[in-house]
Amino acid sequence: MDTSQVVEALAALAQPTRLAVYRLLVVAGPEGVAAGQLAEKLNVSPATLSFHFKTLSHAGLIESRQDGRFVYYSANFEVMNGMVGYLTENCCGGNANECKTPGKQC
Amino acid sequence: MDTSQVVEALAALAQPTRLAVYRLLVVAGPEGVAAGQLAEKLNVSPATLSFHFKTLSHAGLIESRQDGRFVYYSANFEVMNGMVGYLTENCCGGNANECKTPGKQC
DNA sequence: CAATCATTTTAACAGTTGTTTAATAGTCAA
DNA sequence: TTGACTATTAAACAACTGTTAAAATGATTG
Repeated sequence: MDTSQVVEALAALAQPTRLAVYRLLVVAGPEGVAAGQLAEKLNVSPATLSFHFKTLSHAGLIESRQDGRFVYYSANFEVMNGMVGYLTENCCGGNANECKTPGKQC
Repeated sequence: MDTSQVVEALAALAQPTRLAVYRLLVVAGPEGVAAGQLAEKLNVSPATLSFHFKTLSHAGLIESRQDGRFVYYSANFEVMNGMVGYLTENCCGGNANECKTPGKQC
């Protein structure tokens, strides 16, 4: 994963509505949630939400699948895991005992 | 950690120069790096960098300490760990075997 | 104290982002 | 094929972000 991909993913999540969308999709798992359901749950206009879906999709953080009239969105965990790895790479110069906390990256 | 703190931290990292600064500080560990050294290493004007330090500091991602004429910046891992936890909270509705990969959050 | 070095602040400007409204594009059922 | 439903696109506008150059602050040395 390269710098510009990571910046794009971070920027995509750095907005309240998109962060809320992503978290709902993380909880929902592979099945995903329909666009309209998310719009209702989050009290956001469909047009605004569609704009945000595009940003998240382009960053690779979510995927979509059409089912009848509905479009289901779901989270793609790989990109987020890549992002986290990028942030913590070579933490404390590789000197693990200097900064690692159990169960944490650093 | 609440939503607005997480959004602030993500936004702080969602910029090439700030992401590069943060990663250098992650590698450097608790000792930190002087402002001027970072400016030189990243080929960024001190004024621009100072602006970015403020954004990262305000998000709680970095800390500063004055030593003589120099100001040393260092990474604060807690905020990033909190951010990662927030993103992966209740992943796949808690159904671990549905999405967990060894060594990953999800 | 005056000069110098390291860093921060300010003001100005171009570029980007998020929301709204209205129009458009697919999908389905009668 | 018409009409209803779900979702996306486009244009316009206010608000926010990042960079630059110049001035200002704070710390150190002679």
